[in-house]
Amino acid sequence: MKKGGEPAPKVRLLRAAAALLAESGGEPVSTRQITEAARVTAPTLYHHFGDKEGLFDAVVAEGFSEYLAAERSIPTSGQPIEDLRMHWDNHVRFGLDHPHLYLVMFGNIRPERRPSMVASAEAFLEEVLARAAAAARLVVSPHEAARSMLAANIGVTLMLISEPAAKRNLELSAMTREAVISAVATDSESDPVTDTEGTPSVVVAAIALNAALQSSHPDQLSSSELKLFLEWLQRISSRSGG
Amino acid sequence: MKKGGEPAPKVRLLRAAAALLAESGGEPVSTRQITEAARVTAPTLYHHFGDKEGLFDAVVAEGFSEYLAAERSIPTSGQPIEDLRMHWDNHVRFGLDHPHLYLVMFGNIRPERRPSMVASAEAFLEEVLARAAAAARLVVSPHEAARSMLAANIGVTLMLISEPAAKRNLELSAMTREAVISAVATDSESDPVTDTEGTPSVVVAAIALNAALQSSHPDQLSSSELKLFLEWLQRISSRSGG
DNA sequence: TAACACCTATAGCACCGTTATATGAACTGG
DNA sequence: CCAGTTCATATAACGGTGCTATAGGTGTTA
Repeated sequence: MKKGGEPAPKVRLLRAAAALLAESGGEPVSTRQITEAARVTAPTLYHHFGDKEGLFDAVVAEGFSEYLAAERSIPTSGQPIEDLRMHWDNHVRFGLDHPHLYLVMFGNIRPERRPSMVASAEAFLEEVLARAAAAARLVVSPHEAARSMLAANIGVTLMLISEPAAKRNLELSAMTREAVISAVATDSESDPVTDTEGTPSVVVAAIALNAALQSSHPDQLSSSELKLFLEWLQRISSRSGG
Repeated sequence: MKKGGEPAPKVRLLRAAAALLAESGGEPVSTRQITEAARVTAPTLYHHFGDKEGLFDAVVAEGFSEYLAAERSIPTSGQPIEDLRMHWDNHVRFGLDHPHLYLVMFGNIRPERRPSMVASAEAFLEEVLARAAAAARLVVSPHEAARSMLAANIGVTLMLISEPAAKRNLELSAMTREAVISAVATDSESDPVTDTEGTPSVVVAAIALNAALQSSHPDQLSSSELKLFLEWLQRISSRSGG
């Protein structure tokens, strides 16, 4: 496509927008600033991105792909709970590294504007949690667990971003992280059926079985049988809240 | 000041701004819309509020006073942990009742813009937690507990707001609430020193004593003695994170 | 050369937040 | 009752914003 030398105007626009968004401390960035920084005139922006919002959406999409790349680069340690901590900390780190981008990514709440991206972040976390579920370490469904963890993770990151970098106390993150994890998972590696704690062990077993079934290719059961079985399991595993 | 009949222009501006902000689904509201709705011309706005931001700050301030009034109207049940649940749920309810206002109140992260208000909300929650601490039900300091709870509370509320009202699942709130509470407090009403669980009972006792000392007027100790004593307690109670 | 997409630039529109200036209303001292 | 002062509102305009109708340049194909 493009040899070397100078990037194409489209790329320059993306970089200029990202840079100005990061620098200008939250205040709005004008299209004129962007086009000037990219050494381009206004119609070029609208030709490539249609909209100011379209340009910003492209910046956000790049941010998300960077975020997801960082998430995917975290290896599976074999200890599902430890993996959860890694991903939580990575989320916070990303937020503190790119505060303004993070704000546009996770602080933009308008329901119709953000679902696809945040949903994919949530889906990825759900995959990690599914591995924990397969290891019989979850006491709720991966779906619920992912939502709860992500909500708390975002809340903590926003709060950390909001305070001056000097007096940031990462203990807030670690503490809330352990709170959510301990509510969602069990630390014991013991046999789930003979769990010694007060957690309802049948629920742990059901969730683990559910996760195992969903991740494998069950040729043993007919599809209708499987469907009924999964429904039954899900009904059990969603009753852990009491 | 003002009899009855028609409110003063200043009040009309406030109400118009609040109404338009609530209606117009997150999109920016222009000063012209506001002044027209308030049946007032532009300079009146700038005379009373100096700025568009000043007007919005006033709206936000009203929102916060409404929020704090709702918080204060929650009676003390005598069961500190149950009180925590009440305040958490009240926070979520406020967010879902005034989603756009909530977004400006708690979603606006720019460090210099929001501290006073959010700080007062945090301070109020800290008071509630101090009562729990005085009842020897906290395993961390009220300050840390308030920050963690508020962060998770905001994160959950933002996530609930972001999804369509139809498919909102309040279980997310309840689950995360219990997670944070259980990490911050102990459910048992037993004597803290003879606590049966794995929680370090001396820490619970220290935090309770610390809270009791700070809330009373300690005429028994000299101020220098007290200062040293409090420092010592705080050093102990901050080591619960391990 | 001619024709065709593709990309970019000139110039301008309607709107925005904001303000210099002026007019009106309400109180105060004589 | 009037003059002076202060507060509150209005007229009209400025510069900046997102955006676009229109036109011009560029490279590839025939």
